[in-house]
Order: sequence, then structure tokens, then C-alpha cells
Amino acid sequence: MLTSNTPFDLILQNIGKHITLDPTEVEFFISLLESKLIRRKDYLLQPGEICKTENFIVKGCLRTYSVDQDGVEHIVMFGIEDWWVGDLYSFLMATPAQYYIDALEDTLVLQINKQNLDLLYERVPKFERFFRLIIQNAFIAQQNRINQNLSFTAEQRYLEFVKKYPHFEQRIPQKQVAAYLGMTPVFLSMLRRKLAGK
Amino acid sequence: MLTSNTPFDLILQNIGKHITLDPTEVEFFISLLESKLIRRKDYLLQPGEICKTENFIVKGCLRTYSVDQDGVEHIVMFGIEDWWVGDLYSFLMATPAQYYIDALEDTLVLQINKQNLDLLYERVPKFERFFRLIIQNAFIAQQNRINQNLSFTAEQRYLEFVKKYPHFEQRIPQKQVAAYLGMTPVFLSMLRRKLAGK
DNA sequence: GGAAAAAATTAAAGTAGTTTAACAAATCAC
DNA sequence: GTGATTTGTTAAACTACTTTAATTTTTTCC
Repeated sequence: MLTSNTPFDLILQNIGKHITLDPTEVEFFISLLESKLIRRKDYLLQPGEICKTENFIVKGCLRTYSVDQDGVEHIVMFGIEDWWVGDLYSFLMATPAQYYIDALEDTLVLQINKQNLDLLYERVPKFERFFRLIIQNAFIAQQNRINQNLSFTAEQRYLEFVKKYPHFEQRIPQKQVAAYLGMTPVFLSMLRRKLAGK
Repeated sequence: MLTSNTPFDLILQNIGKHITLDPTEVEFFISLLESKLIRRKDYLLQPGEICKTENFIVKGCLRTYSVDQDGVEHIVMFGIEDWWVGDLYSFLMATPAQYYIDALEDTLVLQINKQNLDLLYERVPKFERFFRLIIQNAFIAQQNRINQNLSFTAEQRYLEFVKKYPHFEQRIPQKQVAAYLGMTPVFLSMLRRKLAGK
């Protein structure tokens, strides 16, 4: 089983980090998923739509972002392989989304809709624990980010980003990194030159 | 029951919003709590300590903050009545805390330690759901804050804060509001004068 | 493979927010 | 209640970051 290679290996491994499922539960869980391919530059979600699914990324890279009154994009999160992505508020409340989610690379996700997730909670309550743990981790990461946004200069934020996500730099265009870090692409370019010259 | 007035009413009501407990479960839950009074300006937690408890505020006001390399304080969250507060990472990982938590007013909290919380999850699995819901809401609020920190000017952030927490302004010194919003107290004072003159 | 589009770089001028410092007002603690 | 401490205000000088715009480099895609 460890060496098999189905589209579900990654998600089962992700779940296995937190809870243990028996084969029936695995099968039931998998039966609730749908897979979807999002091509580069296509949207998984746009503001005003209702976010119908939570999405586990099997392969690829997504970004969740908003666009301000001046048309500038601000990235709330990136998602890569092994991450869960969605507009949680829209999903839970069945309310119009406030974020765009689009693909920076061709991306394969496994989706679970609200009805199926509720069914899953009911039939396999262990998943309450699983999603509690997932969201606890996300909460902690976000709190760190808030703290750094308050405490750090643009340069410090950039250096921390590179340290924390060393592989992101090869993968994500610099202007997207700037939109995540809360600075302009021009300023990030200047920072990088300055840092390179050290 | 609705009109009784024990120290536990508020927390039971808080829980009742999300899950339903039978009397045995209520009693068991309450048996796991300890109450603690934190006097104004005293610490509930300091960096380097391990955060031993999650804390429900019955009365009063706490702030969670960090101090940067220049000695400037940055507030990650405020907590008032009916909120849960702690350094979640330190609590979960039994790792030295990175935040201070202190009291802006004399504050009464109900505390549950990790061992008791684990016991609670085991004996009353519904609490997995409860804390999942609590943290989901906290996650959504934080994501909003990140988005606003990226998208908004200092003025917009202040106006949103006042709109979202109208009662906080009477209760929390202006310099603390500034430390939460990511601006200097001097600048917030200037903003307020400008806005008042409109 | 090559034209077109998107991303990155550079420089210069501009601005939102900071810093410092001095004073005024409010709050605290005895 | 009052002196001491903390908080808030104002103004002026300063700076981290933005804006604009022109140029170069890289990537896309038919």
C-alpha cells in the first residue's frame, strides 16, 4: 500500500497524519470526493459565487486573493500539494465568496462538498478531530503571519518568507510573492538587489 | 436554569451555541475547569513559559502581544467576555510561548489544561466539534484581518475596527488600539483628529 | 521558433506613516 | 484628594515604501 500510486494516496497520507481510518471508512471517505482539474489562470472560485467545496491539492498551486478598490491584488494564501484550500466563510455560511481562487499552475484538487462533509462528520466523527487539527495548524500559521506583518519591515518579511518556504521562490512569480507579503513588486525587486549585493 | 447565575453560565451558554450537552456531560466538563483571577497589568503568560491552559474569559479584558527588537508592542488579539484566549502553539506543542498575555482590566478566566482537554475529547467527543467550530470562526476572523492589513490604509483599518468593535473604543486605551491596527499612537491620534473634523 | 504578452529591473519623484520631542490631559495608587 | 505615572496631542523633520514610467528580460502560446 505504501508504494501504490492512486490519486488518493496523498490525501489518505494527509489524513493518516492525524487520525486512523479502517478500510470501510477509507472507502466511504473516498466515495465522497470528486476530482477536478483547474488549468493555469482558471478560477476555482470568484467573489459573489458560493464556495461549494473544500479542496485538497493533489498537484499544482492555487492562490486565494482579493482585489482592492484600486484594482490591486492581495494574496491571502497560497496553496500547494497537500494543502486544503477554500473560502471557508462562504463554504460554511453558503454566502457569496469574497475571494478569488485561481491556479498559478495546472492544478488537480479533490473536492468535498458541504452535504458530503456533514455526512462524513456524522458517519465518521473522527473527521471532526481531523479538521479541527487541520484548522488549528492553519490558525497558528495565520497568527504568526499577522504578528510578522505588525512587527517586521518589508525586508524582514521577505527574508522570513524565503526561509519558511524555500521552494516557493522557484515556483511563484515574484509579483505574487510581493502581493502576499504586502509590498509592491517594484519594492521587492529593489530589496532583492540590495540583499544580493551583500 | 436560564436565569441562574453561576460563574459557569456564560461558558455553558457559549458551548450551547454549538453543541448540546446532557447534565452528566455538563457536570463532567465543569469539573475539568479551574478559575483564575488576573489583576489588571498582571500576566497570564509570558514568552518562554509554556502555555498550560486554554482560557475562557468570564469577565474582563486580555491582550495577546509580542514585543519586537525595538521594544515596541504588537497586539495579536484582544479578548473580552465570551472569548477563548491562549497561545495555541505553545499549548499544543508544550513549547515555550512566543506571546505575552496580560490583563487590561481585572479579568476572570476559566481554564482547562491540556490533560483535561484531552480527557474531555476522549470522554465527550462532541467537544472535538465544539472546538473545531470555535477555531473555524477564529480562523475566518484572522483571515479577514490579514486581508485588511494587506488592502487597507491605516485610516480604513481604523474605521473598520470601530465599526466591527464599537464598544472596544470605550474600553481599550487608544495606544493599544494602535498597536493592534499596526500604526503608531501618534498617527492614530492624527487620524482621529482629521476624522473628527469631517 | 518567433511575435506578443507578462514579469522584472531601474531610477526619480512623491507620500503615508514614523520619529522625536515637548506639552496637556487623564488615570492611577496611596 | 493629590502627586506621580501613563496616555493622548500637536508639530516638524524624516524615511520606508509607493508611484510612475521607461527599458530589459522572461515566459507564453500558436
